[in-house]
Amino acid sequence: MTGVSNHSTPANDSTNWVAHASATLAQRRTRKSSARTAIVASLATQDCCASAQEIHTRLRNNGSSIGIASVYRTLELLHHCGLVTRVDTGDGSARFEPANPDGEHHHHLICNACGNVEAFHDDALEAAIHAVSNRVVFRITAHEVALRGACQNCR
Amino acid sequence: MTGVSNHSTPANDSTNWVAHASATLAQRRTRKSSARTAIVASLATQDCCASAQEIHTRLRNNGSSIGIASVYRTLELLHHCGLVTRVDTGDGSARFEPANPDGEHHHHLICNACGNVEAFHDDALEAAIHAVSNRVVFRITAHEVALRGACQNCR
DNA sequence: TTGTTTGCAAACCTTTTGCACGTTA
DNA sequence: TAACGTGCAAAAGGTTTGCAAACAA
Repeated sequence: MTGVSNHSTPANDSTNWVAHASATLAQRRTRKSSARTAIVASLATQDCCASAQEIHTRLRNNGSSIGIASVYRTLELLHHCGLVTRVDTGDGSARFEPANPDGEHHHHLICNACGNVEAFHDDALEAAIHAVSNRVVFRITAHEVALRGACQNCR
Repeated sequence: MTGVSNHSTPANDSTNWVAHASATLAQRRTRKSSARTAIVASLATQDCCASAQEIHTRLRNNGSSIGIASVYRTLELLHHCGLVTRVDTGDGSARFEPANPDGEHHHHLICNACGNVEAFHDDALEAAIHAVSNRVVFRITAHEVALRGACQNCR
């Protein structure tokens, strides 16, 4: 993770997230299926966001015969359950990453030259967003910040 | 404009922006064409961001015979010249709005229920983003903030 | 068994591209 | 006139949907 501060380790987060996702899906009336299990496991391995197509390719490369439609349907389900965050990087496709149960999250640095995406976190920024959220007429439930420019290789 | 603070009036901004856009395009080797003139004029009437399809429809409704391809090509040109900001609201299409020459800009409140988009501005948020931008390894040239939730009608 | 979930293929929608024609300088 | 810009139509992605077969409870 690039940026101002780090939080807990990815490995620990991933393990917790898989368990949290399983529990949340179990609470719903959803059935246990190999496709969903595989997608949840695959999401947990990500450092940052990935597109549906990338997740699909990753699973097929690992021997799965999952269809792209199931990837989209499962991502929609996970997003609806608050288990996944949807990120728009402006490359014409949506990207997805696991959402931490405790609300801990990061934002994104996007390279306009090569499309590289990295994560960052900043407490002051979160505080400013929180303050704005309390002041506007909308009832805010989520937020996204994207910083665009040139990455270390492209600058 | 919804939110914490207002800045200069839309009418004044629009007029300035059309002049600024014309001047900027003239500096490039671009030719004056009716399609580009119409698109610039149409963009200037927007309160907030609009999709290419919406801009196209608006122009056709006003009697123009412009093609959708010209709308996309012109928006790309304007974006490349820094005259237009591209906004991703997550509805599957990019949205566009005039970019002020002085860097003055706003961010967006997006209603998850009805898709309504409104603008807001907050100085503390800008300051926080500026501070982060100076600290990360990327060289940041632009930023976007999206606050999601329920609008006044849907909350 | 019964309703859910799946993979495939087709459909859909946004955006891009090829091309012949019109327009600008 | 020579290059640039346009509208149209076709192509190219990404995403969604219809459906019969596979699967979980």
